[in-house]
Amino acid sequence: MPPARSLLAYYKALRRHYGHQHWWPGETPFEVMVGAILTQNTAWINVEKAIANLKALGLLDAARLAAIDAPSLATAIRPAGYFNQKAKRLQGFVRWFLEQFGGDVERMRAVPIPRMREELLKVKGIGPETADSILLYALGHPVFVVDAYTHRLLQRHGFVGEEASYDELKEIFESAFPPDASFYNDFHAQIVNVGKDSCRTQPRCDKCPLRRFLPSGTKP
DNA sequence: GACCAGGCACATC
DNA sequence: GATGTGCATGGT
Repeated sequence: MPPARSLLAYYKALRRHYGHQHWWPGETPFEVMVGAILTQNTAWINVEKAIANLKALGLLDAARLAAIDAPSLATAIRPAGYFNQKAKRLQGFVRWFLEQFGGDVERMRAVPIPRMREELLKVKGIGPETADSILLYALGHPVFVVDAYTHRLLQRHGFVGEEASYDELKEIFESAFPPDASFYNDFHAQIVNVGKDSCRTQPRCDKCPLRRFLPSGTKP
């Protein structure tokens, strides 16, 4: 388990290097939730195209999204990949959102966090990362989002093994820091940023803002 | 032309 | 419970 001060030092180094990330790129909480599903195992640039299509078609709206036929929706979100699967997942989620909360984000936000997380996980197509992304980035709850980059980072820095579970990784951050949604928000965004950066294939690349923390010979 | 990208569900053992 | 596989486009 990494000491909190190490993680904080990472965050500060990343923040200095990249600046504040101002995540999530989405104009409304609903758009953020849609993006969270579309981005599953997909580069964000492709999700942007899909969201632009939805906007152009007036489909960034729960009722319309729920009503459209699945093949048309799949065509609209095609650039995001897995379009048939994601069309079903999106509609399943949106229908649940309408049934449970009348399409009202505030009603969703009013549900206690652990309960909301459980309910989200019951929706087909929403796993831990997507649920936590919705809780943090759409609803503003202090929930740390773990992703493949987070795991890789902690693993390469020798803090966890490859077998570490999602919940273990999440707990590392949530127990190290007080619940602060804007801090969790930017920290996760910074981790994604450094994970995406080109130096990931080169051990201790000169450009990596975390190179001074790395055990020698490892990748960022 | 591999390989990867802000995962998840489901089948099988 | 763990492990493997399908889903699919677009950039490097």
